[in-house]
Amino acid sequence: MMNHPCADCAVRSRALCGSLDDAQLLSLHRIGRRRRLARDEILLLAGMDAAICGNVITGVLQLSASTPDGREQTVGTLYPADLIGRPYAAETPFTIRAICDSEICTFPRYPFEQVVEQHVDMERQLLRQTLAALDDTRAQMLTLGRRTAVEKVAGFLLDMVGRPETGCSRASEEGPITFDLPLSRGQIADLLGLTIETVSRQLTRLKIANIIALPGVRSVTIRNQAALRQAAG
Amino acid sequence: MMNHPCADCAVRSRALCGSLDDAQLLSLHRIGRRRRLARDEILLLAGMDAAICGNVITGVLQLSASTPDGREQTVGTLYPADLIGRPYAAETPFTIRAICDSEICTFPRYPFEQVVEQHVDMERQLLRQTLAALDDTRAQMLTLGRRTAVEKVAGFLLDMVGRPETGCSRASEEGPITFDLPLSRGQIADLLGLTIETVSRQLTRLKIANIIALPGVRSVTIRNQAALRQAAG
DNA sequence: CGCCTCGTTGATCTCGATCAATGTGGGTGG
DNA sequence: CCACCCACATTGATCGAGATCAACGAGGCG
Repeated sequence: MMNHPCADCAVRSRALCGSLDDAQLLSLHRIGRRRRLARDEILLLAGMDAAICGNVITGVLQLSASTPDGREQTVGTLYPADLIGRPYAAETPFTIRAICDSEICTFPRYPFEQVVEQHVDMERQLLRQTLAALDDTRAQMLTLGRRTAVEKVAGFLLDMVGRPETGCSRASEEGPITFDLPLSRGQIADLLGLTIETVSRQLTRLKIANIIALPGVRSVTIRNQAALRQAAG
Repeated sequence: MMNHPCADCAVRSRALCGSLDDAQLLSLHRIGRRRRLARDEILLLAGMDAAICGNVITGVLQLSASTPDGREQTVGTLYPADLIGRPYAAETPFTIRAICDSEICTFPRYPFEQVVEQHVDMERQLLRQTLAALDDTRAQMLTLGRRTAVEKVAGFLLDMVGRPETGCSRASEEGPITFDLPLSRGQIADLLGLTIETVSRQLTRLKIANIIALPGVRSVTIRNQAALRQAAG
């Protein structure tokens, strides 16, 4: 028996295609393609024809919206196994950008929709993923609308701690946890609805309070997780 | 032939149950119940057992999240035909409150999920509704994170204009449009991530600029829609 | 080595929050 | 029918968090 082309896919069991058997998967595979995105590469620009759908295999992608005068807000983050694109819409409502080198699997939108509709399990999983994404997004609205800068930054760091997939998290279980942020200061600011300067100031404030340390420009050590949780509100 | 109990349902064609035939609808109807909610009545509190799902028939409901210390943010608005509740989750992630007298149709969650799963069309419609809700929610994140107070308030008014279902909109097509807001100043503030005072001040500012008029405390006249659009950015 | 991007830090400003007083309209009871 | 009340809205005065403007520092790459 030949090797299945998707056999080595890191997210096969978790992504939408996880519910397909080998033969079905093969036929889906035929219309798709695997591609790499370099860090900061834009896959689709908001308002463009929503030509493709797909899955994140490795890396992290961000969805962002912006005002005509250039203010930008990150409105979603896509991790491995998450759906890319917007089925059933003519236009991509948001810009999709890789925030680190990533691998994705893409399909032309219409055939992708057809496959989803032909496989109840896939459609069901997509529904559950979408409901979960909606909850996450709504929870983030509370942060954007009502939390202070410290709360936003502290909460963000706690999010990162709980997400080793994201960055090269070298979490040493007990005691201080050190990890690398996959985001620049500017990207953190866009995510939290702040400016770069405010993010930077809140980080140094947490550093001065001995709650965190900043051993490198992109790495963070959590020295006092309880205090960080308190700062997050 | 007897009258179907759902025959007079105002949202039958648009809601999830629209894809069922009369017999199927009857069996769904048997496990559900129609109820009224008074303005400000809470259907479910965030964190409660997500016991029910359903549909809005008339009126408007709001989803809200809040911090432990009482800051509140509206994270979603449910109009007639929208889904109420959170299928496939043990807990309601957000508080669901009627913002005006409303009629809803509710079902115990598990049997509701069963019906959805047994009817591909229903499941498909639910998926599309959920994807659309996710887009709307993400669009609102840009407002919360990056727009100024005037932009938020002006944008909110434009939203209301385009939504006659919502309030007793007595839109007189051309020229000035007058309508009643279904929300109090406090509810507008919770929606936009502002305070009551700021909402009030921005409204009077728009009034002074002759862009709107405020004939009654809950009614608004749009005198210059182009200028309002400009203020919304 | 020097550039160039990114991050930090400082000074100042401003928008929206907060605190406080006043206005208003709708409902209730005398 | 009117007077009062009470919740809601408006308006004013002040404060402060975060934005903005500006300068400086530090690491990475040609």
